[in-house]
Amino acid sequence: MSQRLTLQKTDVTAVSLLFNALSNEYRVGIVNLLRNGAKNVGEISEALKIEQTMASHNLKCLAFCGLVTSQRLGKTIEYTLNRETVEPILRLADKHISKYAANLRNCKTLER
Amino acid sequence: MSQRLTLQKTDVTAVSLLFNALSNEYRVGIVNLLRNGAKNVGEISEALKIEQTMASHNLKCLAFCGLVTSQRLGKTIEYTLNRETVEPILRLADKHISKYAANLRNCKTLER
DNA sequence: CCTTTATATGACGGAATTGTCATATAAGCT
DNA sequence: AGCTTATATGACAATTCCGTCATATAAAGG
Repeated sequence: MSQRLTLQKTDVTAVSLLFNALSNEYRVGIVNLLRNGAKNVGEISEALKIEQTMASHNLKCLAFCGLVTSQRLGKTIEYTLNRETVEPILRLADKHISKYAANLRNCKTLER
Repeated sequence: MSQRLTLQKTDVTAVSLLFNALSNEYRVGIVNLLRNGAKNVGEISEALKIEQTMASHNLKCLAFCGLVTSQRLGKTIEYTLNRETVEPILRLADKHISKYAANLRNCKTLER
């Protein structure tokens, strides 16, 4: 009867999948790069010094999660950051890190 | 000379590590549970129906990232959510998902 | 000080993810 | 149509992560 009605404030699975997209250095690098404006795949892979294939794979992941959108412009495909939600998330992450996890950078794989 | 001075707005490595902590369903589950108030390890593993060892491992990760803090109370150890930064991050994640990634739940491992 | 309860740690095999290579698609040009 | 440039896709080995087991530490109570 009074069985906690399921408002399901937070979808735990979806949240973990979303942050999974931001749990990779390349992908965060791409997102961070795109804060300066939209770029095509060639520009992204050049700027970050990663291979085109690598950029494509990770862009696909970011796009699937709605973190970036893409638009073909002739031969190239331009990727645009979803600033509305990504920008504030990155700001909060920066704030959290500087305030509560300043040494985070020192550990490669999260120790257990 | 005019070599883009390194304000280093965002520490890409640190951000990816932080979100890595939130890229796991157990860890997001723990964080979400602790929104209702501090709990000890036994209570956490019981509420989420996971083994104590599993809870401990993941709590260690969350604590290392500054997402939770711990305090011994006699025999038990109580974990508290770092609400200040985690709560707004979760809210943004919820918002992003409902607005831009409503179908995120349907895919288990992020397709490439 | 031995036992019990609560939690943490370390190790290891299986599972998932990543980086790379080979190949496919798609547009523009000649 | 054939060639070139830009990007995506699929597959596979190698790395990394996770779940579990065995064990360690730490507090409390007899």
